[in-house]
Amino acid sequence: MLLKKLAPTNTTTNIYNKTVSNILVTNNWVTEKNISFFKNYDLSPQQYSILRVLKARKGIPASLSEVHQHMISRMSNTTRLIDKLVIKELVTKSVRKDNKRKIAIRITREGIRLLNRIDYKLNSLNENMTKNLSSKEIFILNELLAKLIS
Amino acid sequence: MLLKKLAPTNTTTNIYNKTVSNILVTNNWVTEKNISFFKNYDLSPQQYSILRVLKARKGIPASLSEVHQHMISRMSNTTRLIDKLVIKELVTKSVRKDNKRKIAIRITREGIRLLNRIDYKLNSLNENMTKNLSSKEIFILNELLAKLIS
DNA sequence: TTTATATAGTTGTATGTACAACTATAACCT
DNA sequence: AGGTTATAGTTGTACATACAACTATATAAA
Repeated sequence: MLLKKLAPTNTTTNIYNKTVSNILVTNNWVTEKNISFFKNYDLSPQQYSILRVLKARKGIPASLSEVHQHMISRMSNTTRLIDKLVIKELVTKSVRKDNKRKIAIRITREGIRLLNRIDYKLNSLNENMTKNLSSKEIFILNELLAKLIS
Repeated sequence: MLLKKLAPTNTTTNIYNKTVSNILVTNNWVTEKNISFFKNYDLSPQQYSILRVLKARKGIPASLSEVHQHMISRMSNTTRLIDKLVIKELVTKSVRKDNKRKIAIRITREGIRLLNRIDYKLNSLNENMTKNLSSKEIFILNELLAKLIS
């Protein structure tokens, strides 16, 4: 016991390292399921989240930086992700007349239609992923995660 | 209330979607901190975890599949990660005589020395990352994450 | 008004992931 | 032994991330 106190740098057992590791393992588990889910729709999770941001704007076009701000991974290269969505005709992109530095990004009707198809199934996937936890446990988990990164 | 029950597919508010999203956000937060930490040592988190696996073998060489099994992201391309560590002279790689299909991967003395330097600082980083949670909360978080993916 | 600075977005490079196809060797089988 | 199957690892491709350098436009300042 005393030894443990004197050796706080033992990485293999320390509770903080273990917690961080558990978060990474959990994420990996979630991410793998997500990727294979979105593959059914020829999308990546990141492309999906761009579509979600655009749909939420209900017709009002977004600039690149506005889309960027709402993405989970801030460093992701939104330019190239959007270009891929343009190729798939799920979004459109045009230079704004009032400020030529900015671009106007809009989701197309086909994009909306795809999202509607996806969201229904995604709810099932996410519900299934959390099925091992009770409502109360889910609530606590969310609280703890929020507190962790606050 | 009734409406909410009738509309379980509303993705924006549903607790399951929110939980999955929170896990992804948390992971992103942890991952970003990790990456910038390991950058100080010219390593990626994945390269670090390979070194950790090799050190744990205490001199006994590992095959590629043995290293692979212990990594968080199973699909990562361990061959190429190891080749990068070989270039940095942190590990060695040789064909095994008893079975030419297998390779013997060993951590070098320099690799061990680097790990020792890193681990001390990594403990601080991980302790700092979890500083917003009490010991009890950390315990519960670990329990819930384990249950989630079980 | 021209110069400097800030803002918006794009592009390049190194790294890692996801997945499948591939080569080489070993083990099995008849 | 010779052919088949299984195992171990490598390589190719498409995609995404992390980060920095770059171009273009707008705003501010001298």
